[in-house]
Amino acid sequence: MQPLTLYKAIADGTRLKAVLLLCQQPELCVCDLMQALGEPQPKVSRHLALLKKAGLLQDKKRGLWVFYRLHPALPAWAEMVLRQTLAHNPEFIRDNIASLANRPAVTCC
Amino acid sequence: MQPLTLYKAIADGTRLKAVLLLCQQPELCVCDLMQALGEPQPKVSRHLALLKKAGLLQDKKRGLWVFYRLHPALPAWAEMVLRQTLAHNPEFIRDNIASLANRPAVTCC
DNA sequence: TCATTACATGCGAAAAAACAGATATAGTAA
DNA sequence: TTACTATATCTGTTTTTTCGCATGTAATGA
Repeated sequence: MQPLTLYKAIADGTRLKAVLLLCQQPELCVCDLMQALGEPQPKVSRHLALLKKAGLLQDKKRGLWVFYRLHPALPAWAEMVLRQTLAHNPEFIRDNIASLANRPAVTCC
Repeated sequence: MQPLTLYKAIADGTRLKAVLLLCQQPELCVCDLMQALGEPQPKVSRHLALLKKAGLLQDKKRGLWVFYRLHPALPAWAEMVLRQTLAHNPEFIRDNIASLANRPAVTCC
């Protein structure tokens, strides 16, 4: 993971929020992220694909859903950068976490 | 300093290298950075202006030269992000540091 | 005063990124 | 099989970013 790759990947509001949400939640499916981010499905999907291509996220399909998580092989320095960012800027994704909390509890979507 | 402001600012090779060089050197003038980065003057100047506008750098004019440094009021979390990045990716600016070392020793340019 | 040096900025072109909306695919279930 | 749900991708367009080159400005020194 080149530093520039990381910073280009998170230099977008939708992507930075998605990644920071996944610093808090072990995994989220696309529809979770759609609800949290309040963005249409193709937009969320495209940004997630970019984050995956950049090596920040990993995806795993389970049934009909695709769950994303931070890539397990993410370099330690990169993960520290993300966690520092989240720890010192909790308000940046506060509303998004609130939207997530309101999701239907039982199944995914 | 909003997280997105920081990451947009350093999502460019020229700007990221300039900022990381200024994590090592207390200050550098524009012509130092031109030499280190191997980029033409208007390009360097424009990127520095952007970094200043984003709040990452401070400039101070001394005689004919303008010296840039990390902004003293840069939030601690942001500075930690930069130092983490530098500490774990020294090769990213290795050649640029070498170019800097070759500059004429006496005056600035 | 004029010339020179160091840097900034204006402007138009080119490249890259982001977008909306339509469509495709893959898994599930009837 | 057919229908439905979740997600991905295609296509064309708009917006943003980056760039080169020319020009402007400010400080210095002759």
